[in-house]
Amino acid sequence: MPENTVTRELAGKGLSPAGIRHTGMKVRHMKKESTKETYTISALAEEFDISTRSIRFYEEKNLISPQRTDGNQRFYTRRDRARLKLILRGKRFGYSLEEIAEIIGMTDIDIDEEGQITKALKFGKKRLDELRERIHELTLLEQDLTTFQDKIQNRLEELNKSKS
Amino acid sequence: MPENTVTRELAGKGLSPAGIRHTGMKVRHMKKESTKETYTISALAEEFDISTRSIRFYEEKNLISPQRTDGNQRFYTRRDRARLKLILRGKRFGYSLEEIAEIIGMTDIDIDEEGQITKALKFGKKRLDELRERIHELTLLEQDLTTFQDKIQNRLEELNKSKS
DNA sequence: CTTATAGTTAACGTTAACGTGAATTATATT
DNA sequence: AATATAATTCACGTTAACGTTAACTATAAG
Repeated sequence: MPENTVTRELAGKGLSPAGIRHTGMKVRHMKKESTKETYTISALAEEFDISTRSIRFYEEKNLISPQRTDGNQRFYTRRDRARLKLILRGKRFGYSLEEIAEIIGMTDIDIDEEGQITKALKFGKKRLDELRERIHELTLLEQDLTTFQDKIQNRLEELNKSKS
Repeated sequence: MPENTVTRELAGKGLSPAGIRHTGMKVRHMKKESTKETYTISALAEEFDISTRSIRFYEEKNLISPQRTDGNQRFYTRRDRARLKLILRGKRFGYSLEEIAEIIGMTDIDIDEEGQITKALKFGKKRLDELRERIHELTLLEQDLTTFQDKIQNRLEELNKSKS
């Protein structure tokens, strides 16, 4: 098992042609509290503890679409960052990238076409139902684990009692 | 994408050497309301909508250990069935089979060794924390989705108003 | 007893989701 | 300007989690 080798592409530094770059290191010359902060790929990779390869892979799958600098390098906006967060959250819940793409796609619907809207509504309803069931299941699991914890905790105390 | 081809190994029928077999078809000669009901592999496969291959695969990975009949066929107890449920639940939450094995393994600890118990306690605590964070995240996601639903619902009503 | 169905092992195939270089270009630091 | 980092585009490799025959045995139904 290759243990997530620390990518040789690590933190970048400093400014960018397209705004303030967040690279994990101090910014040099922050002109203004602009809202146009952007992130390099390795900054995001480090923040979310994934590889840059993964981020590019998500792009291949059209889950995210960063812009490029003059020098053809990707940069990510706050919105891109939020989307990446969503992707990773979806993964943690066991969704495949394909499913995640479908979910994300729903947020990009044409809000002026009735057909699209009703479709999105139905889709969202289905997802919501699933979600609520998952929350329920998780809560059950939590209770199970908690009682299990209590049980072995008691067992431990008993063991210590019998020792003294 | 191969669409989960309906396995050619489907519902079995009737009795078994080792008790009442649940095969999806009616039982022939139920002697007693015994608690020793068992299930065939295909019965479980059908119930949980997975392939028999998957179940055998989980066995290869030591996630489940059914007994065998004289004729070398697997049969599953209620306890096995519960475990399978657990496995599938774990999968739905994005755990790998390896992680699930680790979690399941914790329920099989030697309850008389202090070291084992404290280890299990720590492990369980970590899992519980993760779980609670997940529940929290899911709840957030639910709220997001709900407001999104409301939004497009409103948009739809507006569209219909302007039509009349 | 015959004949469908089910179930078994073994082995190779497949797909998603990246990992891992290699060669090249862009930025940043001194 | 020189040098060290980062980033980019292929392209092939890897791993988990099964899918898919194939060849054979066990059970159930008529």
